[in-house]
Amino acid sequence: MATTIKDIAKRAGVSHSTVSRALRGNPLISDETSERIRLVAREMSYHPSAAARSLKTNQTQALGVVVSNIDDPFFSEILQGIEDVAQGEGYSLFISSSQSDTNRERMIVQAMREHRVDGVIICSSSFSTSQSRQLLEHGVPIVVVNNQAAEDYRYSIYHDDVDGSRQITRYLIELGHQRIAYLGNSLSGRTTLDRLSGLQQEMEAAGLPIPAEYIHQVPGGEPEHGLAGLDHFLDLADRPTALVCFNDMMAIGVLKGLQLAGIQVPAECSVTGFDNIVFSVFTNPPLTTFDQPKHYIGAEAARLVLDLLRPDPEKGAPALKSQTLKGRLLVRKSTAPPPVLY
Amino acid sequence: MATTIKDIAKRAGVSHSTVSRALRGNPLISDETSERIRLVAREMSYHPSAAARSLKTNQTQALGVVVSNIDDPFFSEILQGIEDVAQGEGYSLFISSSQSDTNRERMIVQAMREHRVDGVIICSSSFSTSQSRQLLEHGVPIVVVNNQAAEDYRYSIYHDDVDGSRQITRYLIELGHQRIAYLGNSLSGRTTLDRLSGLQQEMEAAGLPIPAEYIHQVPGGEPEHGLAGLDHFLDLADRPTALVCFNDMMAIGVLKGLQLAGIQVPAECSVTGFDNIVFSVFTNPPLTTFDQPKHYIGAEAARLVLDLLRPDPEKGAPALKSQTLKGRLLVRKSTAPPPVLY
DNA sequence: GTCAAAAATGCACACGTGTGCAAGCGGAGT
DNA sequence: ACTCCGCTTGCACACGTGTGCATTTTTGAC
Repeated sequence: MATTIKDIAKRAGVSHSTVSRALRGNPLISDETSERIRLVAREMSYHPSAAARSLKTNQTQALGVVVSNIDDPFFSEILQGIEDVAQGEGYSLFISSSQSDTNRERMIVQAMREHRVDGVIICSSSFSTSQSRQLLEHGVPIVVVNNQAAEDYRYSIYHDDVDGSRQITRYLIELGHQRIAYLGNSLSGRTTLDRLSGLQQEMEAAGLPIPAEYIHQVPGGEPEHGLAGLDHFLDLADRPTALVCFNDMMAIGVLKGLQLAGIQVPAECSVTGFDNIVFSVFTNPPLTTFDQPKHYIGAEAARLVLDLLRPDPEKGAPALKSQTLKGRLLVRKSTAPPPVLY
Repeated sequence: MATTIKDIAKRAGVSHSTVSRALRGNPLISDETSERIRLVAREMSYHPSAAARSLKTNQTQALGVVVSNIDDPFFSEILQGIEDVAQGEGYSLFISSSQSDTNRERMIVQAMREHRVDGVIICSSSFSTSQSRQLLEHGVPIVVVNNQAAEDYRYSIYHDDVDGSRQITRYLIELGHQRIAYLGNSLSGRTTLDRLSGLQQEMEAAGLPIPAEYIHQVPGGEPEHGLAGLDHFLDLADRPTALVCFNDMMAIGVLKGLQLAGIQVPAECSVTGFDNIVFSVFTNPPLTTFDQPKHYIGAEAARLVLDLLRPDPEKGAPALKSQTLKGRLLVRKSTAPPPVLY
């Protein structure tokens, strides 16, 4: 059995209330007593019971984090950002992966409610509205990150995908490309729509038409989905000269597919990714992509939840806070001017 | 304020003890009363307070997981395995990354002791012995995964790296290679020693000598370390014809470096990785590697901790359990017979 | 030395849940 | 009618911590 304040009290010859106050730094207790108690506590290797404390204080010093897949390199970098901030502020993390499975989402929300987490960060691109509503109704603040339905939530961190996609597209246009295609991930909801929208806006601004068959979405964002989606474009009579991919993972699959098809990148076809995951610089050729500040996004999300937990006494909690972060274009070697037409 | 069993008791016209028993399925309570109480609980959206419960039962239904870096694709796959099992058994996970920083390790252990996690899984290749001892002394079972000092712990899951490395080496020897070099990660402790040892054993069995300069270790296991470590071998007068890398990430860096140096893989030099991370199949050329069953390793680790928590009434907790799992060789395209010498 | 004010400490209850024990109730057997 | 038994339920305390309030001790001024 772990040592309790009562054990310390007995050893120090005081009441348990005095111990409690001394350890919490309550000024009512004299400095000498406090010091003595602290010493005893250290000797006995005392660690306060978070359970007992939270029972009284209604605070657990724990945050819940829902992520679709822990092993997705994009989300795991965000996770790291969340963790750095949370740990710095003395908060622990309950992390669960939903696998985009409604049943698992239910279990996760139940576990988080039972553990009375102080706040929740949802990093899944989609999440059952009924589940999140249940949390909100019971006073658990929620911050969503890059969620497809960010409008449904009062607090969100969002990367400006439209801007990113516009920058990529503009760059391709400046290189001379006119036949630019988009390969999306239909499962990602708003994210793929934003990235497509950015491309469309910039193309329209340049007066370039986009044939319907130049927009293709496949259900998934892994390399294998990129590989599969590529076939659609290879079958076209008029192939695009540049392929804007939903994310780096799909682009990696596309690079592989183009290589198998014997098509030179970037000489014959330019390819772009999105996210700048760790491996994108090690592809062959290195991938031109858009760098989302993933670590920073996670950190901001954590800071936002924590702010909601200690509302500024003057202002009170903000009624609505949606932060949109911008990234930057990373030009590497998978893009070049289009092949000269004879 | 969340609803409590007292609220339910009031609404159902019984005492809170009856509610407690009914919800826990205690057979003392009549079926009709139980059913009625369950109904009321559902109506009021009751979720038991894990804090209050654990105060009485000394169980938190939570496991602590320490990982060196959450965003390491190797560990995050193991994490996913842990999570799948834990969630299935109704356990939540406290996940923290240590960054191999002693100070962070201290904070993590403190947080886990305060939250009274039922057990801990350490996935970090190194971890402060004094910190883990502190947990053990207070009755928290620990399972280590691929830890460099597995002998110091009673319960561990370990992948048979020696065997894996032997398989890789044997395969290279069978291809005809005689000049085989090893690029290690000096920070990974036992892991790199095992992999080196496997190579040495197989080389010796084949009667092939290993020049001292064919063994090179660099401090880190990321692509950039592979890239940096490659220089050592490129400077050699007698270059190796095959390069066995500590892991896939370093191999990815090596592939990049060889390409920059204008050396054909596998025609001029074979390269192997280790782990089979997601991206290894998408490198150029696809990487020959050794597949660790990462998800399974995580799952087994979780099962082992859970077993320790519910010791078999007959046998009691096993005094020692160390499980060594085997993987399999994945031959892809980064390996070929050595170039013919004229 | 007295007394009041200030400082330090202890008492007792609360948080939400689980459980040993006693108590209530109804029915069956004598 | 009385007793005994089994089935249900309530009472009361415990888990470890925090805190309002009463209580004790110390301090300072006269």
